[in-house]
Amino acid sequence: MQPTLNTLEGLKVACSNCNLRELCMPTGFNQDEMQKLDEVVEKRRRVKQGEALFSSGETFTSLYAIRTGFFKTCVISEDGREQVTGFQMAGEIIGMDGIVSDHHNCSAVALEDAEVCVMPFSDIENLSRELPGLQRHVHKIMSREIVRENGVMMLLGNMRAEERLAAFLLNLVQRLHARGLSQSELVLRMTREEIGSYLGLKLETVSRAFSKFSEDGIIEVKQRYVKILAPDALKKIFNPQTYY
Amino acid sequence: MQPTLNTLEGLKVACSNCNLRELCMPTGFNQDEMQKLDEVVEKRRRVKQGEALFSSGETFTSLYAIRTGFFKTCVISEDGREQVTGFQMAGEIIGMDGIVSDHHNCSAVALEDAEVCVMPFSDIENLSRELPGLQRHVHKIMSREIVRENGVMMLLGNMRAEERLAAFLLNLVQRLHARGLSQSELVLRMTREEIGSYLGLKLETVSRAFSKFSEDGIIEVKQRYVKILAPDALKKIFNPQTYY
DNA sequence: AGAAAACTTTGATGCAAATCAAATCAGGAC
DNA sequence: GTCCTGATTTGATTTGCATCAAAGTTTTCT
Repeated sequence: MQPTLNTLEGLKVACSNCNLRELCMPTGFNQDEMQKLDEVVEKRRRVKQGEALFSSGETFTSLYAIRTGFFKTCVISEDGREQVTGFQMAGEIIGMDGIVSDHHNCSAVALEDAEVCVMPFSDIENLSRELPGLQRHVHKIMSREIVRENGVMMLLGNMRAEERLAAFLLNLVQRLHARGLSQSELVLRMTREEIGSYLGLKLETVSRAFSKFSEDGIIEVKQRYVKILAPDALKKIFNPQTYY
Repeated sequence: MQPTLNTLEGLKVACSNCNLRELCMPTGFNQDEMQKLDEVVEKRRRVKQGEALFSSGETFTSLYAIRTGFFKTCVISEDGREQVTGFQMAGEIIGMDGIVSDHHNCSAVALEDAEVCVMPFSDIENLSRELPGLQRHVHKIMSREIVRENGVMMLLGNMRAEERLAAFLLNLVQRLHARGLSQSELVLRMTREEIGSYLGLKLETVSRAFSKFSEDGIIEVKQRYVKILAPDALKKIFNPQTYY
């Protein structure tokens, strides 16, 4: 029953009645403006687990709004070292790395079957000249990414293994909660190795930190399933000073 | 002879005859458009060494184009740990971290007496709705920052001390060269500690790596002065695989 | 100029995370 | 169901960088 194409033509695409609208689109538009916004989404595209939505070096054409599924973005150095630069979930926009050089600088790989809205960047630019709200939104999304990466730099430059993992778990669960999911339970979509790559750690170190948290009664772990039993303890590990 | 105000009113501000134009502004405008661009630069502002151009938490109003001088940007965690997120020089644009929340997320401190062009962001947004070339330029600048930070994540997550320092020196000298300066000699504007913060290392480790490069005849170091004697050796350290 | 403060270098030691290794576990193919 | 593959955990050991310490150098202040 799977379509042979990875695009879903014929499927009605409309931001105006998308339940993720407030996550990925600006608010405060009238009906006419909403309709124009809808037209920015050229089509949808399915990406199967393990497949790349785009790859480093490919020509940049579009930004992508994640409708369902979970992605990782990663850069690869010339000598083959992989660095996961982020994990993205429904409602988040990816692809902005490609704007500067018209070629993608990183790859986006689906960690579970996913569906994205394809938004040609030239259309976004055209429409955002008409709609200041959209223009501002595009700027905010890119600024948000810059700020997020600043935070990761702090993580990688200054924090110890357990602090990094605590920050990672708190961030994930906070974003999932914003999507109506539990703020204490989650199923990891990525391997220990991918977590390690993101956090600048080896997979064994990630595994040990999980075990440590589990022994200390802070979390319950069963493979990819994680339940946060003591969020305050996690926050304290992430940012010890706050509690002194 | 220093003005008491840190703005230089009365001074003719014009991108159109600024020698940094091709670094910080888009190209390909006609005279009429150039004039409009000139008007985006509200005024200039001097920042003395050690002073902040903006600080984390302050209300965001403007982007800044560096005319002269050298800056560091840094974030500080709640418990006081500082992470230098970048070093910026003439022709580069800073302040984009503030767009997402209307408040700056990091601080920009002058490492030497500096002068910047103040560009109110609302004016940039207004004009970039008129001038697609400017719009595209703003997008590229933000995308470039995202890509740069991806590279720093690779550095922090995957590389060893000497690789980090090699990458740092090569990057600095490449940017200075693009500004007409030597591609082999430079004077560092930052302390070992600031380099260390940027690279996720302690100042002693940075100092040792400098000494090691010096012993190996790759560079000549005298305090802040650095001369690159063997750029290929540096590149090889940064990216060993390329040479196998 | 002289004193103080800040920055840098170098050495000795300790430790957190990497590496190496092996056993266990989960999930998919057939 | 069983086999096979990839993911995870845990232990033993190593190592690169941090930390601690002290001396030397440069800059700033008075």
